[in-house]
This record gives sequence, structure tokens and C-alpha cells, in this order.
Amino acid sequence: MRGYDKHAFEPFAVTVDLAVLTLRAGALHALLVERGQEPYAGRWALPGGFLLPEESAETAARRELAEETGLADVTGLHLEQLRTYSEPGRDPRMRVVSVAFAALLPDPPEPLGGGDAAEARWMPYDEAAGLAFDHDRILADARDRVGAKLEYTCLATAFCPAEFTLGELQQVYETVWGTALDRPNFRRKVLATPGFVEAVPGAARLTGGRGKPAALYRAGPATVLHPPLLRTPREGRPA
Amino acid sequence: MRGYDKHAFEPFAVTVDLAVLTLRAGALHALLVERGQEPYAGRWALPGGFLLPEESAETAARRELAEETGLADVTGLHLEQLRTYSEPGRDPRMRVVSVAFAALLPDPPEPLGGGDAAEARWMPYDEAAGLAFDHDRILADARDRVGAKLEYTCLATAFCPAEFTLGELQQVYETVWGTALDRPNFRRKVLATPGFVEAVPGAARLTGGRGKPAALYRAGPATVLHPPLLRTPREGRPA
DNA sequence: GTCTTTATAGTCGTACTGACTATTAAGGGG
DNA sequence: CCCCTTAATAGTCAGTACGACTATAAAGAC
Repeated sequence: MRGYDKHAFEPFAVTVDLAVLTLRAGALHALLVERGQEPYAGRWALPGGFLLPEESAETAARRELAEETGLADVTGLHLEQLRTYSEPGRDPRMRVVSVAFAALLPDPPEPLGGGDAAEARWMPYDEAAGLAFDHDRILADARDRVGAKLEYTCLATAFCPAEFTLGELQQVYETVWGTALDRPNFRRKVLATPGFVEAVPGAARLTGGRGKPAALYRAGPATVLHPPLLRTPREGRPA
Repeated sequence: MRGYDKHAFEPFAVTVDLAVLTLRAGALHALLVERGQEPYAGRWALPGGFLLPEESAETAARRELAEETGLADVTGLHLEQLRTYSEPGRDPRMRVVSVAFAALLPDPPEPLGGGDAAEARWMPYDEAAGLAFDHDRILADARDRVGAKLEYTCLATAFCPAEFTLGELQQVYETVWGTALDRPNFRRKVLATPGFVEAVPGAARLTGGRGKPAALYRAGPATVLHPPLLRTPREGRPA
């Protein structure tokens, strides 16, 4: 077939699925909704829904994000298209092609209002197994993608509030990667990357609890990390 | 909307679009087809077509790839989902959601048989402007993605035949990135990465023309590069 | 005060890389 | 046949980055 010129084509239902990720209490959490109907009634699933007639997938994803999180303003949140899942049997009712997105947000308010009446909650990533449809796979792909992008982009700040300490930024890396990082080295690397973070000028300091108060930073204008901040990938061989 | 449970949904046409890339005569080329019908009649476009009822996007993409290239065996070729384009106005006739793929292949035979009767040809990337629909954008995204993946994966070998010289491999990088690389340094880096390439054992050597004959290599088992082979991204500051 | 905790400063050696120079092995042209 | 060109391969050297540490500072807990 060349260039859409065949006339016979199958109509498909097109949906968006959202892997909404955040960090709560030092653990990666995903936003899940409980299904009320068959198939998979009573199972947890990623939030999502059908595209409206005049919507792009990105528009639909941001609309769903606002509905599901109950946040008034989702314009600043990082939303990224993951990939499209189109296996014929992925929805037993009909042929559904789903465009999956990953959304990252700072630790949000617990009350997830808005949206429908169905129950929605934050679930620790490690406990989110047995999801409906192929959502286990989508969620795992989202985590892989985010983990990879932490290496070579400034994405980590998307998990942080507007102002944050370097310790909090480091926790983002440690939580998503599941590895410990050396604090002085992390600090040196982040500060040596121009535009990654910039100090909050007003000698601002904040302490969440014990220890020396940490300086506050906010996200800088850079979007990519050069050189990247690599997960010690030296596996198998001592390099 | 939660979990597909709304009943009203719009049916969409779903297609795949392929950015089939190869290297010919030291330049990146893309496979294009000439449109015979409106809209965009007479314009060049990326090959593609509708999903069949029981096909995934990946299956449809590989089928189209075989049809358009006329190659008997496309199973070994690198095929990668890029992203999905779903802007409402991207096809003036109807609502079409298109899953775009990038395919990489070694310099193929010129006769592009198979497929339909419409004309198909290899076009240098730099001359491929003014494509139909949003295909300019898709093609640019494909080049960006491939260029980025050259940095941290072994993808470059997908542009090479089964056996190749390090000079040919270096040309892949130079052509896609549009930069010159130092030959000894490139060699050192590639050979120091375990599993990237492995020497063809039979003291095999091949000369394409002048100069000292080069040793032959084939793609190794590795898929990722650690540490990555970075484009000198030092722009703006002397680092 | 002392202890604990966390942030921040600095050191040291190794690995990696960019920029080079040198050598080897072919073909082409007189 | 000699010399020049071309391309592959070998090797050097210095600057940078980074992992592993040690040390100091500034807060709360007891």
C-alpha cells in the first residue's frame, strides 16, 4: 500500500493510557484506577480513555491527566509519549490501539478528586502487579524510559517541587534507579552541568528535619545533560 | 474517563508510516513513494498503509517494509517504533492516527520492485523536503532518533552489511551526525567496547579501492554502548 | 555539652577522550 | 621501479571526568 490510497480500512478505537509517576516517601508510585466493569472488573489499571473526535493524543493525555489527578494546572507537568500498543488481543472486547504516555509530577496532594467516581489511588511501583490489559507492560516501559532519560536529560527536576535541595534531587535518581549514589560526587556533577539547576538567590535555605540546612535550587534552562550522568553500568566485567 | 468504560467513542483510521533509512554514497537516504491521488497528488511521501484487522502496528510496519523495499527477507532489519502522530488535521480527508517507525538497512539494491505500481525511490535526506502530510516532521524525528541512538547503542551496525570495516562503521556515524571523527580515536573506542564488533576470524581482508586493506568485522552481541560514544556536544562553552 | 544527622568542601588516583604523530600497506603515475 | 597518495593501524600525551574517600560545618536530639 502506498500513501493511504487503499480505500478499505478497518476502524479502530484509539485510547490514551497514562503512566502517572511520582515519588512518595522515597518510593516510586504510580496512579492507578480501579475498574468497575468487565473485563478486568475490580482490577487496577492505568488511567486513560478514548480520544475525542477533535483531539490529538497529547491533548487527550493532558485532559485525562487533569481529570485523574484533580490538579487545576497540569500545563507545567512533564508529559511524554512512550509508544503505542496495538496487539490485536490486548482488549478482549474490541480492537483498541492505545497511545501510552508517561507523566511525572512532584509529590501531589493525596485527595484525588475530579474524574469519575471510580476509586483512584497512588500505588507503590513495586506493588503494582497484575494490572488490567497490558498495563503491567506499559508501566514497566514507563519506568525504563524515565530511568534512561534521567541519565542524559534534566528530567529529574520534573519529580521535584519548584524549589528543592540537591539531596532531594539525588533521591529522585536513587529511587528511580534503585541504587545509592555518592553525595559529594552527585553534587559536584550536578553543579558542574551548566543550566541543570540554579541556586535560589535569596540566600534561601530550608530544613526538613535534622542536619545542616541545605541550599535551595530550582530547575535551570538546560534540558540535556552533557556529559550524561551514567548509572554505573559496569556489570559482568570490572571494566 | 476511567479504563475504557465510556461507551461512546470515535472510530479512527490507523496507519503506519515508515522512515526507511539507508546510506548510499556517503549520504543518508530515505525511501519515498510518489503519491498518485489527492491529497498531495504528485508529492513524495513516506511509505505506509492501513493496519489490517488482525495486525499489530509492528506487524503492519514489517509487512509494508517488505512490500516497499522488495526485499525477500526483512526479518533481520532494525525496525523501531518512533512515536504516534495524531493531530486532527494531519490528513485532510479523515481522522487518521499514524504510528511511525524507523527502519534501517544496508545499502540496498536499487530496483525497488514489489508493492504497488506507484513510483518509489531513494531520496537524499537533505533533498527530502515538502513531503505530503506531516511526513517532513516524521522523517526529521526519525533522523534525530537514529542520531541519538548511535551515541549509546550499537545501532550503527544496522546500516552496515554483515561484514564491514571500521572505516565503514565510522562513515555511518559521520554521515548521520554530519561531523568528522578522528579515525584512530574512533577505532580505539569501538574496539574497547566489548561486544560492539568482533573481528572476522579468517584473516579476512577486503579492499574497496586504494590504501591499506582493512580488517573485517561483524556486529557483536552487545546492544548498548557503555560508556556512550558522544557527539562532542560542547557548544557555547569551551567546557 | 555530646551525639547524630545531613550538607558541603576538598583530595587523589584511574579511566576515558581529544589531539596528535608515526608506521604500514596497498594503488597510481611518471 | 620509484615516488606519491590514500587509507589502516599503532602509539603518545595531556586534560577532564569520575569513583572512592576524608574532612569540616551546621543543625536537632538527648
